[in-house]
Amino acid sequence: MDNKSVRETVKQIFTEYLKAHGHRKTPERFAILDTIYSLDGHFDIDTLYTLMEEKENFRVSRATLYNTIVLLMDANLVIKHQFGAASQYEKCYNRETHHHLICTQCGKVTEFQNEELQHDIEHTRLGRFNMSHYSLYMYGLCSKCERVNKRKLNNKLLTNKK
Amino acid sequence: MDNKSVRETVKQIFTEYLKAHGHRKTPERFAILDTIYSLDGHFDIDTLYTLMEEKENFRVSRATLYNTIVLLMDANLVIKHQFGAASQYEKCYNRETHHHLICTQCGKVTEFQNEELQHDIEHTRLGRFNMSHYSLYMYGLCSKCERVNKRKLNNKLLTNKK
DNA sequence: GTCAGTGCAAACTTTTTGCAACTAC
DNA sequence: GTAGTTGCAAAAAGTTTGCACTGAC
Repeated sequence: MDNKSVRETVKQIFTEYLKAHGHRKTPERFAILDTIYSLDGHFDIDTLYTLMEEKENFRVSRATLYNTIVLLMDANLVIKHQFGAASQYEKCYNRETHHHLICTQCGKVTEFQNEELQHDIEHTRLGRFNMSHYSLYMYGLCSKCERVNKRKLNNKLLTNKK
Repeated sequence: MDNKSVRETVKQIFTEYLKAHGHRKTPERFAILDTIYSLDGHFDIDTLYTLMEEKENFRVSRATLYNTIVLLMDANLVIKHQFGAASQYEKCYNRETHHHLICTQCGKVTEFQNEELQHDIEHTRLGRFNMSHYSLYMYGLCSKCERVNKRKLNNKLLTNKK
C-alpha cells in the first residue's frame, strides 16, 4: 500500500471512528491525522505543533493536539511511547512492527525489525490478558558511544601511567 | 540470596561505585538505597519521598531523591520505567527479569515472567548495539476491564432493542 | 578547610483544565 | 439551535536548577 492510499484509508477509519463514537468531523482533526501520516518515525506534541504551523500552514492549539491524539490512540491509528521526558507518538496503521534500541548515553533511538522476535512476543501466552500491542525497548550503548567510552578509558589509563 | 544479604550486597556495590566515581558516602544516599531495596515492585519519586518520611523517619528532599536515583541507575542498581506521567523506578540487582502487562483502560501494571521469551529477547542479534537491559511493555485490556466492557456493550444493545 | 552534597524554593517543561467563542450537525 | 470543539490562559504535575548552608573527606 503506497503512502497516498494509506492516508486515504486512515482518513476513512477515523471518519468511521468519529461517527461510531458520536464525535464531530472537524477540519482540525483531519489536518492532524494527515500531518501525522505524512511523517516517518516518532514525534512529540511540540514538533507536531511547529510542523503543522510551518509546513502545513494550519494553526491548532496544543490543547487540540492533545485531545485529538487521545482519539487517534483510541482509534488505533497512533501509539504512544515514553522514552524521555516528553511523550513520543507514532502512526501505527499499516506500519511494520518494530523494536527500539535506545542508547542510554546519547539518547539516540534506533528502530529495528526482527520477525522471529515479533512472532515470539505476539504468541506469548498471557492468560486472560488481551494484548492489543506492545513496545520493546532495549537499552544499552550505541556503537558510537561505545567507541567514545573506550577512547576515554584509554586516555585515562595513559594519563595514569605518566 | 535472601533479602538481608541482597541489601548488604547492594550497599557494598554502591560504596564501590561512589568511591570509583569520586562521590561522597552520605547517609542520605544509603538510606535511599536501603529504602528502595526494602520495596517490592515499582515506585515513583513521590511514593519514595512519603515512604522515607513516614516509614523510615528519614527526611530527604525531592531534589536529593532525583540526584541519588541518577547515581543508582548509573550503578545499575535501579532501572527506570515510563508507564504514565510520572517516572517509575525499581530495584534491579538480583531481581528476576520480568515483563509488564499494562491495561490501557485502568492503567494497572502486572508483572509476569517467561524465561523462554526472556531468552529470545536477550539472544536477539543487535549488530554493534551493546544491550545492557530491556523493557517489554504489553498493552491491552486486563480481564476485569474486558468484563466491564462486555457488560457495557450488552447493556447498550439491550437499551437499543427497547 | 574545602568542595561535593543537601534542602528549599523558584523555575521550567509537559500536560490538563476551565471557560468563552465558535461551528458541525 | 445546541452541544461538541477549539483556543487561550491558567493550573497542575513532575522534574530541574540556583543558591546558601552543611558535613564528608
